[in-house]
Amino acid sequence: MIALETLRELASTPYADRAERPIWLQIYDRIGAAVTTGLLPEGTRLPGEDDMAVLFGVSRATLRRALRRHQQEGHLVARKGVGIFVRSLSVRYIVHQNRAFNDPINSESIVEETLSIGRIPASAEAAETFGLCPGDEVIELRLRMLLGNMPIYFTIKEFPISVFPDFESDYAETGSILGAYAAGGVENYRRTETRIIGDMASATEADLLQLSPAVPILRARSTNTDLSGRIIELSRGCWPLFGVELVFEAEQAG
Amino acid sequence: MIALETLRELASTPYADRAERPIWLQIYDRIGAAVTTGLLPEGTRLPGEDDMAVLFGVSRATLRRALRRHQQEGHLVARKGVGIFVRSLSVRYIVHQNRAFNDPINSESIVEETLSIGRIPASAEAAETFGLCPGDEVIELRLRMLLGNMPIYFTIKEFPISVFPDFESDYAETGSILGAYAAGGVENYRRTETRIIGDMASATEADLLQLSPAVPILRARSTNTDLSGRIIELSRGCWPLFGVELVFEAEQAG
DNA sequence: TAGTGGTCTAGACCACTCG
DNA sequence: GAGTGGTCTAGACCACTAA
Repeated sequence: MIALETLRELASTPYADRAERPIWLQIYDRIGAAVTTGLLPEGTRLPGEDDMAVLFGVSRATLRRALRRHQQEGHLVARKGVGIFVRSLSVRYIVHQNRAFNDPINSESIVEETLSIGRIPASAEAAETFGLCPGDEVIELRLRMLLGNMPIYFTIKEFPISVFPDFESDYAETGSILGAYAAGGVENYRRTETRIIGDMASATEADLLQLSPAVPILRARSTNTDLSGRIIELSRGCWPLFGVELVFEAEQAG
Repeated sequence: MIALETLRELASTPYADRAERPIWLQIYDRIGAAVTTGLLPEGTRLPGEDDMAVLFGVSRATLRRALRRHQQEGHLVARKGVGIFVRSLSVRYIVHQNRAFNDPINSESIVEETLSIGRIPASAEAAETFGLCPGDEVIELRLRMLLGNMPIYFTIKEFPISVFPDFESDYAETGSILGAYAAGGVENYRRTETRIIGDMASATEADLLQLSPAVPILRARSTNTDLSGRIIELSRGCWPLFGVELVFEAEQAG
């Protein structure tokens, strides 16, 4: 059953001139329109590639080309041996640099998910950032954000134990990083630096963000300091490239 | 002649187990290593795809898959009817939000290129930003930045005529936007908002950035205001996704 | 006109997932 | 074991570019 009838409908109209727009792009267009209009809702499983190729009257390679593009843009996600699913996310998730994450701008509810928390040897980057020696431990916190059902952000945060000796229990009790900040004596903080780069998703990142392997993502590395200038957090996170809009606003005077 | 001998060298060693890493990725690896080490210098033209497929002992489709990935990452650029060229750019270009573009951090020289300047009806976005009516004109300035010989940034800037009635001549005389700012009575300004999104390059953008068509890019939209809060510039620019690192630093107190 | 990259086909075998 | 997506082949025709 799945989305077979919908796809049959999509494939029923004849193609425009190939010289105008390649067939695979026309297939890409039709599927994309169906996803953004909701004709193919989030989570829908598509028919097998062989079936779809027949439906659209093209070879499997041509069909795969259209699907591949949608996978790179995060609209479809392929799982080997299972199928291809609609990932959607027609609206971009907006991240404001100077506001909390659960911003009302994103109408749908944001769910923050704690994946893991513990003490591990600091990453090379964290050791340098915090001025630690190799082998020194830090608090590592892994978080994932979900917009509706769709994961749109994954981050690994590291905190110096010297600043937050009881981070785990503080975090568990207050249920938030800001709560752990306060319990550690940090009443206020500043995001001092943010670095943005493009990259390919690693296997685990793609898995956690529910993306096909090796699709482009946006990567951010940021540091927070307390008011005295001491660095209290190193955060490295990633979003689907086409699923987020990052907004940096100048700080308000005063 | 071209890079045929180099490629023959690359293709001479046998492949690892296909189950470990697909052939096309192994080819991708070898070409990538040759590009980043300088074995295939910037601007080098590769042999034809048919020849390379024979060299690497694979079908053309498999070879194209390896090439395609490098094109998406901006290491290679294909020009239809001409050939495939090394674009390189192994070092990322670093853009600091609160500093001038020609930052000493980028060791190689940055060249700023004025592509066009003139008055045109404001874009819909500029009209809204400046509070203009449809059809009202603005100053439009198109710029491109080159790192060495490689284009790494393209931007379209719009300025309100009400603020800069003599922008063109001021810009021509001073040779810089800041000069035109000063001539227009704007001695100081603030970058108030920056929005970052991922996108696919349009045909003209790909052309100007010397990228293959429809590769992922990073897009920024930013506004500047004078000290009174009046918006004096709307800038929309783009970089190759894998060729830039954007750094946002908190403003210094005072 | 010759060579290039872009598109497309009709097969094949594989590793993986799940019932 | 049946079905899935991932890889790979050996062809073909096209539009484009440059000499």
